[in-house]
Amino acid sequence: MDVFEAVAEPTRRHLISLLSERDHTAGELVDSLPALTQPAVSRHLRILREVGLVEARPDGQRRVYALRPDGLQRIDDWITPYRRFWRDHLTALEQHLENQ
Amino acid sequence: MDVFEAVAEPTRRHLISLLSERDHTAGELVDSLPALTQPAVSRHLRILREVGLVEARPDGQRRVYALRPDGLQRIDDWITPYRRFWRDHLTALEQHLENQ
DNA sequence: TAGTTGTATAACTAACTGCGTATATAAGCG
DNA sequence: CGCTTATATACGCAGTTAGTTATACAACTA
Repeated sequence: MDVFEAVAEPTRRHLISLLSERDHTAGELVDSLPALTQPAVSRHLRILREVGLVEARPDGQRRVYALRPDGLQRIDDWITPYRRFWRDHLTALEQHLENQ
Repeated sequence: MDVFEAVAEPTRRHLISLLSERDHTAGELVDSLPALTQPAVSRHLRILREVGLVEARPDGQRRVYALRPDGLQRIDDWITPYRRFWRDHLTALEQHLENQ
């Protein structure tokens, strides 16, 4: 699973949103998603860890999850070359020539 | 399928990249992806059309595909609030306070 | 009009994803 | 030590996805 597939899942985007406000323990995140069971949230967190979007630090019995600064940057790097497409409304040909 | 799932697929990101250089007919895109059959590429193009990332205009017998300027903007809008996370390397708490 | 070319759809299948239940692991607590 | 709490993993299942082959549809062409 790569970072694009990771953020394609709405629940994981929700987790990212929660973690962007402040760090949360795993249990707090479970409580924030009442539609899901604890194992379901735990697996989403594992995926977010594996693609580098979040990190977990142990705090006694708990695990505190935090958003990693460089995780989403990989998506931003991908989207950057296309940004002028909607910002300037250039035609594809004009863009191509600009790149020469 | 939403725009996030659409771009999560590597082949579809490849198609977006090709279309960002210039418009292509469906056949040209098929030729650019020799690992896939024509129906497979056609289905990817349908998905990209359905989520608004590309548009097709008929040109006689052919269909010319073009990248839509506003398609990827929805992903950019989502990522924008998190951009400061990697740009400024602020802590989550500092960001939260900034938003007050 | 018959054949050919360009593209889309149908039908099927293998692989993958996300979920819940059950269970394991590990740390705090009496 | 047991017992409880916090979190992760195992497993099986239902739904989805991406691929193929076969076929339909539509537009040129001789």
